[in-house]
Amino acid sequence: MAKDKKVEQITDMEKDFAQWYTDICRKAELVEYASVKGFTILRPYGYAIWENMQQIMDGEFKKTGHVNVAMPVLIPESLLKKEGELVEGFAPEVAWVTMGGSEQLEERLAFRPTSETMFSDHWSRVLHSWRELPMLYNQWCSVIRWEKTTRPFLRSREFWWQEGHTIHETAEEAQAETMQQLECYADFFEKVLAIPVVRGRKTDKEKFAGAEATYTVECLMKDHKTLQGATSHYFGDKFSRAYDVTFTGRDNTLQYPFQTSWGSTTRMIGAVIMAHGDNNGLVLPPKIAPIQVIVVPVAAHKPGVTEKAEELLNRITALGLRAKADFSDNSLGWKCAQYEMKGVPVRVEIGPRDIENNSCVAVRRDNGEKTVLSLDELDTALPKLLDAVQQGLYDAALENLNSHISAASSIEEAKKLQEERGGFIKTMWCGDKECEQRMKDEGGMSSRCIPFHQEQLGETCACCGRPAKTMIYWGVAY
RNA sequence: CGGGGUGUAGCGCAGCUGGUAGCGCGCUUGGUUCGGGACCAAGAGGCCCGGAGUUCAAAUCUCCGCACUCCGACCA
Repeated sequence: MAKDKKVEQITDMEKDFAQWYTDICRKAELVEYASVKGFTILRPYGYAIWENMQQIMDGEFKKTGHVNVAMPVLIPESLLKKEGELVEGFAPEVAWVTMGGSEQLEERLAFRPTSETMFSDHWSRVLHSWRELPMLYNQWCSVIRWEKTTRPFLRSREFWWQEGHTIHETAEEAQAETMQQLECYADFFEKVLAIPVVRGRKTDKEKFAGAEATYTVECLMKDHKTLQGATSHYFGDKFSRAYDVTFTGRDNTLQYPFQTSWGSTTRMIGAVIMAHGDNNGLVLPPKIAPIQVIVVPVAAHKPGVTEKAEELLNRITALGLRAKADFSDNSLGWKCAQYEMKGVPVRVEIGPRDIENNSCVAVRRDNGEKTVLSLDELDTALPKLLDAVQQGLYDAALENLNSHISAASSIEEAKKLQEERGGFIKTMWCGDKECEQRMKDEGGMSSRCIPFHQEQLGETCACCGRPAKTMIYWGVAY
């Protein structure tokens, strides 16, 4: 009976969102806990999602001239400490290597929490002339940050990411790079992950340690908490000076290059889960789904069904779609539930009745809609259906975002709105760190960003009543 | 790092007024089924999280660890 199968089901998101999230991570076979606290194993299905993300992003980075490199995983303490602000920011969460074999090391070595220092050190040795600029580097790797509390994808002690690092001849060029990469991320979220974002700048309190300015794309989850999607930083020549990176300029003077860095992580998988998932499990945007179409034969024992299903699979694969067929002897219901759990965007069913009618049944994961497709029109209809799922997910997420941005004119009002509606709360702000801290302490929200799209909501700061400088978004963040 | 919860078969749990283990699902084999989580039969599978104690005897009682998880603080 279905009742007995409940152990296989996941917790309803309305009942316990956190548990629902964890259930999906495990039941959709994305992730498994490792034997060291806070470390996770990305299982084949989870890793395949990451690979699809990587492939698309990597292509975009390369279009704008970036090249991939690989830096060492260990950083000598002395090197890490050269830039004061960065060390301070990361010090509490650095993991150290102190032994080499059975020998105590002269100097302890840090597992990279981020690689600004390695890139800077490298550049200090290889850069000579303005003619070599800009250097547009990126690396795909994992980093380690000794987090206190951990959750799959959202916060783990090791996570996989890409970190772009560039140096430029002028400040303007570096600033343009920072913005270009932010826009690259925004595009990726909206067009590939189907998650609309708010673009903006971080406050000084929230910016990356050591950065002159941090820009961010912020997104909204289904529980109306916010999540920082990706960030892009402008460093000025701060690291160049700290690490003595210099070049001879066009005017034959020694100059410091201007630097940027930008990163995005496997946390994006968490964003996809929480932006699109439902009580039947994961819902994947077709563009990153490891399996875009699952072919399910119905009554496979009947003559011709398996053959027809195989033929169908071959046809779909030939269209360039990522497809699989399930010929196992599990029941139809089991298969439906299984691929819904795994978030496969479209399921195609084919059985004796369909064969008779020269058709198949296509079912959308995002809204459950079933359509009978003639096998004659399949080649055009199926890609169209996947596009519709991609768009449908984006539209729903956009609707969620737009209906959860509320304006407030005081901390009390902001807090009330946060409790009632969640999402982003926008207010005017004087720019003072103290007011930001008050919103945290009294309103329970941190600043998410100062959006590029500014609105004039009033004249005064919602926290202190003094003249406001900007509009700012607040939220409860992951 | 503070506060709560939980660790028993792959998963979900029962057993906890001491006597070294059981249920459901899953798994294996055979058969019957098959348009939304099928059924029958026969099997396999357990240093009861770890370490100390108490006891003739510990999954069970006492300490100490560790892990997972949730809520805060901090962070991608």
